Amino acid sequence: MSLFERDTEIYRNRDALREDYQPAQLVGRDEEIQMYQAALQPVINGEQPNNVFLYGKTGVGKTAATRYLLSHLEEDASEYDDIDLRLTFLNCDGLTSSYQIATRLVNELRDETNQISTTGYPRATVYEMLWDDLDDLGGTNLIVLDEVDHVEDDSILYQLPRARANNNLSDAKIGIIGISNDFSFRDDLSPKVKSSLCEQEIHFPAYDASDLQKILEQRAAVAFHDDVLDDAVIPLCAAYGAKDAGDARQSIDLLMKAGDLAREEAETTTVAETHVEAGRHDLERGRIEEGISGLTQHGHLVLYSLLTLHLQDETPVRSRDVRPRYTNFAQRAGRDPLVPRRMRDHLAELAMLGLVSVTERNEGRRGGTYREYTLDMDIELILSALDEVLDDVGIHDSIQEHLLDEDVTDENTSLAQFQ
DNA sequence: ATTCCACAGGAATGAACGGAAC
DNA sequence: GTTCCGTTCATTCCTGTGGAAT
Repeated sequence: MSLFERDTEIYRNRDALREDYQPAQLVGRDEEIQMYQAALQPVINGEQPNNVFLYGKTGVGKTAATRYLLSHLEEDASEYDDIDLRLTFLNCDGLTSSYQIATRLVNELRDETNQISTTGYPRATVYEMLWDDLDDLGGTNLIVLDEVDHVEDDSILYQLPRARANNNLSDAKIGIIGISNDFSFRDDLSPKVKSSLCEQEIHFPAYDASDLQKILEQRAAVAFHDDVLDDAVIPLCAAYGAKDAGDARQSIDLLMKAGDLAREEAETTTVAETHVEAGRHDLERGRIEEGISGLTQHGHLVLYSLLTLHLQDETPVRSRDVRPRYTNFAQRAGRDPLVPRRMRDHLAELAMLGLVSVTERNEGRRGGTYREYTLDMDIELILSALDEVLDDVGIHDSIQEHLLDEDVTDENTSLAQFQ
């Protein structure tokens, strides 16, 4: 008897639901594709490529459209001998500075044996390497910067389009394709960058529920066997996706998760609504865990403070009232408590992750303006995610003890000094 | 209309750290 | 080893702000 057996009851081809799957046709993006294609036309004509800027929320097909068009472009360009086209993809997620972008670009252009470290060099040196590499390779270079809004300074966005004008390059032609999830990113760019980077702008609107449904049907037809999905499954996934800002990626992930859950059940041969609901729960947990694991210890302490306050029905709570609880925890964990300003930064970060929601309040002359924080996620989920990290930090025991010993909370924290 | 509370959050600065170059 | 360099996380100081109280 074999330990592993092939399991094909439900999926025909599960890969069709993965992020890297390239569908033959993009649903509902005809207009955008057409504009995009026109913007890329100069490449085929052997002219200086346009810089293109795409914006729209996550999961509305920006990256998919880019992959789709560029693979066609690459194919078609190979028909012409005088066009030497090179595509460089770089996802800027996790990168915060132009410096980091520049080092990654250098590494993308070089082969495996010749990579550079991503730290240590002076900024100018990295730019030098970049220009030298680009010029050595020559030809037409299209550089795709996905999620550019993550980078906080725009020096590279200024330098790249102007490299030729500044005589840093003589042989290579460069076109930048910037992809941003954040519409305000464009407005925050300095005027000189905006004018060069945003020569051609294409806006991708969010999908509505019926677009999402068509997309899901297209993928499901490839991914699942016929009649495996309950009728309600696709509309339900589409509805959740439409609710969360028209995000196709999220809908497809949800569909895949539901399929996986159904497959794991031994006797099950169809995917039902309950699988979708359970899948949603699982995905949510994953997002929370990911967000929480990226926080610093003090971030965890602040979150835990909010959590215990929530359990005592003291939320919504203003930052002033979080502070004594947080100070207490920090001391129990053997850490110096952070200054209030910094603690507010951590609260703001929790809000950004969507773990905590914020309401601004204003009591006027008597009370001034302040913000109230309240937990926005299932407590169980946060607790289980926190559980893992707090163990590492070594404050887990003291907090458990704190939770069990309910008297301590009120006594100690009310006495705890303000900074 | 003016005053003013209590906080939000920007800006400047610094310490610690990992890596490159000498 | 020492000296640069960039990044991250923190502190300190500061200006901005909406609306009840005057």
